Amino acid sequence: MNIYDVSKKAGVSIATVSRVLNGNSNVSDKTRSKVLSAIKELDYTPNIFARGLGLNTMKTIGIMCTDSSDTYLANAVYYAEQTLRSFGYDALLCCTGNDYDNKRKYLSLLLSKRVDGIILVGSQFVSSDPAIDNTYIIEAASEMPIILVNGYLDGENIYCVMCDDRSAVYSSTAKLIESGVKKPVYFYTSTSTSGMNKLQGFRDALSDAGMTPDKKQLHLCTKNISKAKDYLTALYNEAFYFDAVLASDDSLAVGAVKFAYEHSVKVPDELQIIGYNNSVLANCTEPELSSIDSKVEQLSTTAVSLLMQVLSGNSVPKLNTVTADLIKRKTTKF
Amino acid sequence: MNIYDVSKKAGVSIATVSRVLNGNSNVSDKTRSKVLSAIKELDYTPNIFARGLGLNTMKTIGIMCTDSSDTYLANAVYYAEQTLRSFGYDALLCCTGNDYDNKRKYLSLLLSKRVDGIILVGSQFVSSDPAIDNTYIIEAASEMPIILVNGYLDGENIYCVMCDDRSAVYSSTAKLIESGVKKPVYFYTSTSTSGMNKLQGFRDALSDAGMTPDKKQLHLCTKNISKAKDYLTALYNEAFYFDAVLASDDSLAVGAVKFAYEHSVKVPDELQIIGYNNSVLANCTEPELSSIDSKVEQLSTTAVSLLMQVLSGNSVPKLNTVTADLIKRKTTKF
DNA sequence: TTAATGACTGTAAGCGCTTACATACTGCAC
DNA sequence: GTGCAGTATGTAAGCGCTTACAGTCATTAA
Repeated sequence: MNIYDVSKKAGVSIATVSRVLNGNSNVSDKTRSKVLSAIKELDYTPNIFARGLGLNTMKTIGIMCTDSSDTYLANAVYYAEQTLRSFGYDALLCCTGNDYDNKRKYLSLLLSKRVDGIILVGSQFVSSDPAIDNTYIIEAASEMPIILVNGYLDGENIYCVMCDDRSAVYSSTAKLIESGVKKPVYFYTSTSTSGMNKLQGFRDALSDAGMTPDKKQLHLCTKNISKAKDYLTALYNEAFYFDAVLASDDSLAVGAVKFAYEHSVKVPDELQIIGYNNSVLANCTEPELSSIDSKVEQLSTTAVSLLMQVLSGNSVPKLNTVTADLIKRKTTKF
Repeated sequence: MNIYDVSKKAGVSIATVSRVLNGNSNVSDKTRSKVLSAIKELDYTPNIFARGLGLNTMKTIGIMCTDSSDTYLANAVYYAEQTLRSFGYDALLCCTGNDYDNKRKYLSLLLSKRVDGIILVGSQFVSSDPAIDNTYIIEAASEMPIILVNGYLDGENIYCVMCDDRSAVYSSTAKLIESGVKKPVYFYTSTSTSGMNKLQGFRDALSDAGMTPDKKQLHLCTKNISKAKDYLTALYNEAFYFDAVLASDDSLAVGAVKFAYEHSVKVPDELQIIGYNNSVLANCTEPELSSIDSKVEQLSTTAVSLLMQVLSGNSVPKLNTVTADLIKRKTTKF
């Protein structure tokens, strides 16, 4: 069953069938309807491979992330897929994990699949650590446009959509200080651009308030409820005073809430807590978690729109920013 | 840059290059290495479309789910993708939402993309409601194998991996009753096969204990923390007695925990709560939520393995079952 | 020596589509 | 009637690959 069969049935040439299939204008209404009814009768579907061969596109975008089961990334992937589909594109999902070599390998794999573009979701793809080489992304961008969602990298054919993490953390920290906080603890989970921006926001807020953070107030840690709880418990046991926790991911903030519960520390009176990403988790704890909304949906949809613009040859800004909001719930005084 | 360039560079025919590319045995080591080094020098990548045209496969599997941002489905999708990749297959993600027409539409869309098979993740694709027609799946299966993860449908070329939901809910309910529960409330979220199986488990446990559930003990409700909380609050306000909550999704169980907190109902002493899916949410509440582990990972990896078997022409059982476990935490007495 | 075998390599025919180009036809101004 | 523009359709050349089939060559058995 191919275009030839349809052409025979409709009594026209394959070129005409192809024209009808591709919405080309130069076909008379009579011919068009003959072809369409032949297509319907034969229940014909164009062979996508042959079409791809001719057009050299499959209308497919690769979505890469480290781990699509992570609450935040799952949302980002979801919104990206939905938006892509609304533009008539398919989404090829590729989860790399955090291993650097895997990221490289899978990126070139996607390249070889001739997707039309690639969306890298999550900050984990670009590291600000000078020991980590980001050139694999820059090289890949020479073959097709790459959009970084929540990551920043300068390069030809690379476009970024970022959340203004620094200022979100800055203002949240400033509000904490304003409400009387003296010793906030900050949990960060990655050394990506975005991760470093958040950390910088925290540092700046402290220094603008004339505070110098103790090393123990800054803790790098994996996204894991008990990791955060354990760290705070350790501080508590060694009588290290702290009166607020700010985390770059909600799961760590949940850990802080659990710590407070276990040690009967009153939230928010004795300990204020702010999470990041405003995920489902924020609604699960008691008291409910104040959290910075990093606008995943807006981030993802913007990324896809940008990509569509680039693919249709329009020029778009290389860096695009989305504003984060603090969603106040019950773990903050203000 | 194509296979012809490589063949010229290596001084062999394109057939030989193709043989090397496809790991065909009948190539001498000398020729093979000549070809390989030509490939490396030219940095050649085979054109996937042309290959697809010849082989009529893209080594791609469609993963369909209603909503990949849902915690449970996100995990299922993640494990499916990982397993597929380990078999050298790509994953085309397609989120349909709950709309029936969308499901139909997207399924036929995937069909036209000539994926090699389709994995339907989540129970929402098959309804046991006789008003809902499932034949679109059966028809699609005539074109390529379809695997249902956590759903059941009988049909040619359709394979199912299910969790023994009925017995998991049955035994959990029985344990609740054994521990003194008189009036458990059950929340269910869908009328899919899996959803009905769970409900049946609840009903059977009650009737085997000589109890007849009040209508109010069975509540159909969307996956939403406050929906569950509100319903329980309503029961509470009209003085409808209940001493346990069993939910077909953790989010609803979290709602129950929140209800208990707000009304100072002691958990588990006055109210025992069991969730389903053993998701991150179960670790967020205080007390932590006992939850039935529906073994997403096992479900997904089994589904993919089955599909791989089918694709390589082996015969596999049409219905495969995975055993669920109750993970005991702090919302149950036992 | 000859023929048969087996290992290796090349030739060329597709796969089903798109599209540049060629052709046919129509209507209209002159 | 002639010429021309414009519209509608057909022809055929790819796109880059796989693979059946046809060699070629060296080795071995008869």
